[in-house]
Amino acid sequence: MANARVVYWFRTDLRLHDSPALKAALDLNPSVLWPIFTWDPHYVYQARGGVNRWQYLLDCQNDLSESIQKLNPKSKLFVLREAPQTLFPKLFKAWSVTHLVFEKDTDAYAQERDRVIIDLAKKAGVEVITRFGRTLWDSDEVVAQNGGKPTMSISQLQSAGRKVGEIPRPIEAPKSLPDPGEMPVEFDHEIPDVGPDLNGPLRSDGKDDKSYAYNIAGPKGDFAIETLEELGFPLATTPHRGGETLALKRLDEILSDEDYTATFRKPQTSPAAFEPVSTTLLSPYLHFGALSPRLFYWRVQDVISKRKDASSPPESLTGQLLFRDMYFAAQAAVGPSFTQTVDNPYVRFVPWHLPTLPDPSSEHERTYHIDNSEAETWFQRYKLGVTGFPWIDALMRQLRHEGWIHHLGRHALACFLTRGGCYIHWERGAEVFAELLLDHEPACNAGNWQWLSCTAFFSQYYRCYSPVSFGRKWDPEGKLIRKWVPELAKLDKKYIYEPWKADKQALKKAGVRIEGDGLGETEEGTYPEPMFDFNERRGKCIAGMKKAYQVGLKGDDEKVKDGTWAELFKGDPEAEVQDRGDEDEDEDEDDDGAHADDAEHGAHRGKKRGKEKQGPMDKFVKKQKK
DNA sequence: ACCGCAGTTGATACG
DNA sequence: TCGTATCAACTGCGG
Repeated sequence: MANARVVYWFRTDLRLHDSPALKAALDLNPSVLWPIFTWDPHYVYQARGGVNRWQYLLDCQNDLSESIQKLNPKSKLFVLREAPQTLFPKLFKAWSVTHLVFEKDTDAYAQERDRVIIDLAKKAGVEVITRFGRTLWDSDEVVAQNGGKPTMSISQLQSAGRKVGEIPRPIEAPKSLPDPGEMPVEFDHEIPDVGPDLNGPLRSDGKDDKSYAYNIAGPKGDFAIETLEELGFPLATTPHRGGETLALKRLDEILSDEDYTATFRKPQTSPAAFEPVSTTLLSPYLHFGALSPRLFYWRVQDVISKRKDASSPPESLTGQLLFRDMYFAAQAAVGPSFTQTVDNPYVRFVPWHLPTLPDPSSEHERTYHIDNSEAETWFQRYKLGVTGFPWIDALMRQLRHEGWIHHLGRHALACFLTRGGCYIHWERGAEVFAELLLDHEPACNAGNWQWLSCTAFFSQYYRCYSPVSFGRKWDPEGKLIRKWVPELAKLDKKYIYEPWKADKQALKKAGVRIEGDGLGETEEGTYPEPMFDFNERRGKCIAGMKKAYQVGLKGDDEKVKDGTWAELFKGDPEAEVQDRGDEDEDEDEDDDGAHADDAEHGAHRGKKRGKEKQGPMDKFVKKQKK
């Protein structure tokens, strides 16, 4: 088809190596090919994403653009600053497009968007070609081979995968690219109705978002890649940088250490290691498509097949890719409800604190019900890394600053927030990770939170990570804590995981005082008190989980939605703290709560609610709710 | 229907 | 410092 005029739409496949969709585009032998990226208001405004991830995306875009230019100096990654839903109909016409090619996406929003785009293309007489390249196997095919059911275990994924067929071998990067055609954009620039700007708080100048202040081709009319400044964001803090070139270099480095590659066992890599980290750090590249999972898989496979002592899935390197596929295929089968409890038949209902509001108004950000002010305070302390448990705080601060922590560190944080400490809904934790992780993948994130909260995939809730001994096992000196919680840098290793036990002398020597809750203004040279007695909390959590397992509700149960689940949890202390239903409740509207002696607030305050401490958190809640 | 067993990665006490 | 038994007992799978 020598006269094909092809738009190649890059989305989550920011690479040239092993791209089945790009190959399909080039197989058309087009006379003209435009490599483009569109601005999507959903991602700019409505999907909360930290500055670190924005920078990583820009890195990937810039690297891809340079690689394209090397193949054809006339070409590059052309960024069009308009929503694809309004842009494409105009583009199809103005550029006389014959084909639109892109890699299939699996996430809920992306699927909905792509259905619209495919429909628009059809109306414009443009042929749409899609290929799957985001996972080892096409998730829809895996689901079909798994009897239409979500893959809930690695063995299910493996057996379904075997039926789908051999994982495709990687495809070479193109050696040349056609010229882009003319790119007239003399049509109206539609500014979308963006709705709530969830990323507003991240922007340097808040209200003054300049994202759409330029024309479709950017401030210089050259389709340049946006900058953090243009998006209104401050500088990123992460040291991790994106782009296919770096991804392939990093992969080469890993593979050059044959022993590491062949004997990799995930549970035995340290969550406390930094400089160098103990795992590959390739997940953010996978997320942005700068690295193809199949390329990764086969490069590893080719190294380890020579060795008899190689580790095997699920612990091995390739096993990590299988977990990713498992979550993608599970999401493909369950659908949009996969990332939540409500309507999800595969996730267990547990009466966690801070549950998602049953019917959030569409005009507002999805928010949650504050059933318990103590839990809300715990959650705020957790998010800021001031829980008073140094291991937890170090991990959270590393996550916030670098956008990446080791998988076992994520376990520790997830267990602590949910079934092993705070008894707060896993969806709250998933939202924190969704914002902060460079490698945030909705399916993997939700799946891992379900796993760690023992609501799906995993069920041994009595195995509980201790915020003290688990960290100490990996890092007895407390190096990770010393790096990320500098207040405690000089504390003796005897107390580094539990500074509240340190005697006056040790604290004085370390130059730190243990006081306060870490919120609001904190004094120099202080570190907060632990927000609860962990062993006491662990006991309550396990008892609560036991009850929830006995009750056995799943997310799609009517009782979950209509609130009658509460009757089934009578006698469960953790659930009764929720205090739902009767009387005045509505804590989130409670903006002028009077002061109460906080010390008396145990876990069982029963009905004596409504008079909560007015702290900095109340402000936060109001702001969040708008 | 029943039983036994495995399940990516625990904590603790003890020798 | 290490290996090992015990803890208290879940689900899903396969025979």
